[in-house]
Amino acid sequence: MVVAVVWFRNSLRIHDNPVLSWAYESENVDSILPIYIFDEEIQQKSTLTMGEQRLRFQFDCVDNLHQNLKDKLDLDLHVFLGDSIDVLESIKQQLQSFEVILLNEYSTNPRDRKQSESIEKNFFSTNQNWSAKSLPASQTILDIEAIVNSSGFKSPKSMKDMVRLFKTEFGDFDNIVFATSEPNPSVGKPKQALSVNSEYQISLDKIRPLLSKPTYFIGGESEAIARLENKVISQQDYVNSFNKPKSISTNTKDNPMEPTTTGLSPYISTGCLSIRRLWNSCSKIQQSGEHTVPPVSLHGQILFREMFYLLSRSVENWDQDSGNSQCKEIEWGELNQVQLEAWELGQTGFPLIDAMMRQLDATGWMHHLGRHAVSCFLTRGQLWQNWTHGRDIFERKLIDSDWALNNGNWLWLAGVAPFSMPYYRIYNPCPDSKSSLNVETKDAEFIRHWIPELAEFPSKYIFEPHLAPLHIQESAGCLIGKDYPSPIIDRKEARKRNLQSFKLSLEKLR
DNA sequence: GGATCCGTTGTAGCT
DNA sequence: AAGCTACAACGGATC
Repeated sequence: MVVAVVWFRNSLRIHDNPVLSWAYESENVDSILPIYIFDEEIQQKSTLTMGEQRLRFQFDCVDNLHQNLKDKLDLDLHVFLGDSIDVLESIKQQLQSFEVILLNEYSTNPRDRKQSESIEKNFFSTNQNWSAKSLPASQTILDIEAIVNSSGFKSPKSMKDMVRLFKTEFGDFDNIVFATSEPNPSVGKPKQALSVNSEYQISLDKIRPLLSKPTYFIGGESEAIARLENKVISQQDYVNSFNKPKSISTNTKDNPMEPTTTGLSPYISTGCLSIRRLWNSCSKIQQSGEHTVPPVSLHGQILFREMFYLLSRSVENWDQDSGNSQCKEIEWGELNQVQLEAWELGQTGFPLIDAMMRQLDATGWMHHLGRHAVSCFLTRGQLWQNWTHGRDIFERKLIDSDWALNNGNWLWLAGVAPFSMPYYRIYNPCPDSKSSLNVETKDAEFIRHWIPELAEFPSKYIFEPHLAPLHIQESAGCLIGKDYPSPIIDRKEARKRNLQSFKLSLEKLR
């Protein structure tokens, strides 16, 4: 008997999952064993590498996958807790008399790659009846490994490069539609039921109560498909006119937690939503009429994602400040634990920054432009801290954490990469009517929501409450320096100093 | 081969 | 109040 072990890692979905479809439709496969392996750390509610909301989101993705596999394909997702080699060894004990094909996923994340490597080295060499099968990437559109290893590969640096690459790979850019798979029960032979017993196996019901409750976004393929429908497929005008978001506000009238953007990123990073399906949904809408184009369109956003995946695989030390060809080693300041903590906890005395960081902590989400504002503030804008400190905090807290993208975006925003924005374009943490971050009434509401101390503050002073006359602070019931922090830095003075320091660092590097 | 252009996403000050 | 201008000025691609 041939057993296909489908190891779900970064594609927690049934739709457009080449590995699952292959197993389901293959004539050679008699039985399917879908597995998911949690690191033991999930029992701890939050850990060094995963914050509470991120852990919970991940759990809900697996929970939903378990449910959908049962309902739609009558398959039992086996969930384990422990080191992946130990878990696979224990599965091996149960499947000794079978021929086993392990379907593993490709990744650019060094942690995943190291794990896959050690599995190849220590597992397959000693288990003759086990084999591995690799299939096209499911995390990305491009076959990252193949492209990076192709002769004449050059790191893409701009949207132009990416559009060119897509044209070479897929032809006429305006009409790209990708083939996607769906497990089809009428193809292939019926699968035999199979179950294993392992000391590492754990029921999802045991883990659930250990974790925090989700505050807004619920993980899982079902939510992903519903969100795709609500925010993309049924929003044709929005898709066709998609452009750089101008307002930093995440508020919508009916639901203060709902982003003005699609909010699909956590579903893409966990693989609940296929990037190819999202691309196709956009293509279909755009065929109906006029539409924006890369870099600003939704397709453009996807191209940037692909670009960062290519870079993350081809650039040595992609996540490092030194030894990274895409990172200029700026002489950042010594780690300032007090300021870094104020930033992380939303206690900088800059309401916009603090609201964003408090939202991140509470929900695992932050608006795109908010990420720009807070990362600029931490690095070249005000606090002059190394971008890797902020990167770590984002990595841990964001429910859409993605190693390739998180590092790419920080390199971009810190102004250290060749593809990044010019270092002297510094976001104003206290935007006014002239700022690129448009100020709307909604933004004041957003700040009052996340910083209840400022709930009664007039809009006029909401971005810089310390400038409000004392009698206004008193009538708003919030004394700056007592009920809400005074600014931890003179933003204008710091901005000026940092511009000079950045320039000086660049000169030294030349 | 030097000049010019371009890169998804700026700010401050003056009129 | 919106619009213009100065600021600050990288580095690779292209002409």
